[in-house]
Amino acid sequence: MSQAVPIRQDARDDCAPDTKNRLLDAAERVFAERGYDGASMRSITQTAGSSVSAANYHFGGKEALWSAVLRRRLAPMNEARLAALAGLGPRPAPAEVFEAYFRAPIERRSRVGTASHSSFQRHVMARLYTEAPERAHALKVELFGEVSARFHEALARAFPAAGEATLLHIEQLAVAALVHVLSGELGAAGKDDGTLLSVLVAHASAGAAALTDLQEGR
Amino acid sequence: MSQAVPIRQDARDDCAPDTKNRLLDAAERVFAERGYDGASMRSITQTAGSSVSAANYHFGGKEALWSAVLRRRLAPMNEARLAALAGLGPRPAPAEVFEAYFRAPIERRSRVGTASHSSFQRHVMARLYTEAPERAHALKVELFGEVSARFHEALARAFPAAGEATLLHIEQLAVAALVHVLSGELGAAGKDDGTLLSVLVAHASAGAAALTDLQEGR
DNA sequence: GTCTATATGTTGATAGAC
DNA sequence: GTCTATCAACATATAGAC
Repeated sequence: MSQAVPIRQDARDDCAPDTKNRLLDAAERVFAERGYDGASMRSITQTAGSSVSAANYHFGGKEALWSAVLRRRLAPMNEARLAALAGLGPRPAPAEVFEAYFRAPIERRSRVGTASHSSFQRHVMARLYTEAPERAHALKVELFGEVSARFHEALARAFPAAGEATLLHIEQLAVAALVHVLSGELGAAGKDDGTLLSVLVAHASAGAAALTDLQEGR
Repeated sequence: MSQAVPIRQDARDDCAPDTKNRLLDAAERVFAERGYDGASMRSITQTAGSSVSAANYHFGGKEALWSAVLRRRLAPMNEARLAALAGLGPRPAPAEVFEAYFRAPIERRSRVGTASHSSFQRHVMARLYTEAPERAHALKVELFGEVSARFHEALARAFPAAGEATLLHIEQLAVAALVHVLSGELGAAGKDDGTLLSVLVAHASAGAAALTDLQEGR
């Protein structure tokens, strides 16, 4: 019989990633670097050391592979955010709300995945916000709808004087800051998570208070 | 002889745009909607009612067409910003600095171009920030380098207590907000320029002050 | 200047062997 | 499950007529 012992090729991993996960890891990297249209199935499967047909067998097509990549990271991340938002009191401080919203994404921004490094995951999420709407919209609702709703509610409790329009501005500017940070434009220079988080929280909290004042001053 | 009088096809325009400008307009729209990789020369030239070869004749290739699109809008916009920043006093208020930085992009976000509507220009600029670095970096330096430098200097005068790291955070978060706004996620809902501008200025000013405090509190 | 026609490569997806 | 081989459609770019 074949006596080839399955040699562990990398001593740091305690289990060799199967093809499906190698494909997910590779797709994550390539989609992050080049965007949806710029990433070809060939470049992805080549990076994974596999073939186009294997990817199509496991995922069914390019678009399905893309959404699988996003889902794998974003689903657990958003569960953590939901838990943090649910843990807030009835009248939370602004900084508490923003921290609940920002912490999980920031912490995961350079985390090592179960199988391989995935420091590029951040780019994928950041790019989600500039992909074509017809491709991204349904997925954004599915992945972020619940978090956005709870974030909105928590902000409304933290800023009881703020109207709907003001709350929307506050939320959108929080998203803007987060997306920009995750895309690496800010804090790529080896910033530790704690510093980055406190910068984001302080900036968003003060900005939100200013918008509430602005609204009242009219 | 051919008696076909060149009928003016659109009474609102007082001069018919030539092929080159029709191509720029079309490219602006298609690049904005689909990004660089998602936009094909065929779809662009078809939108312009022209042909691929005409585009290559005028611009030399896809990448050159793309940078021509960006340059056409961004060069005058950034000149306006430079003039506004140069007009600041030696010790400007934070809100003055941010307004000088934000006003021109906001005002141009839905302006009608010389030849045709170009409400999509905003998306092109927003997308510039997620295009592949090797494609976008040189152009970003060329188009935004000067503005960024003057913005940095003005911020340093407005926040004399802020260190370099803090100033960088302030700048990056201003860019983040602006890009997000221009991409249409915020303020797409018929916001007038004045409201949007004051929201951005108020948010950025308060956020910047908070970051300066945060730095000192350490 | 602008077109049609074409050259040459790449794409996403699938068929079928193993 | 995973591969190789192949498909039709698409990409960018160019040659050459007018």
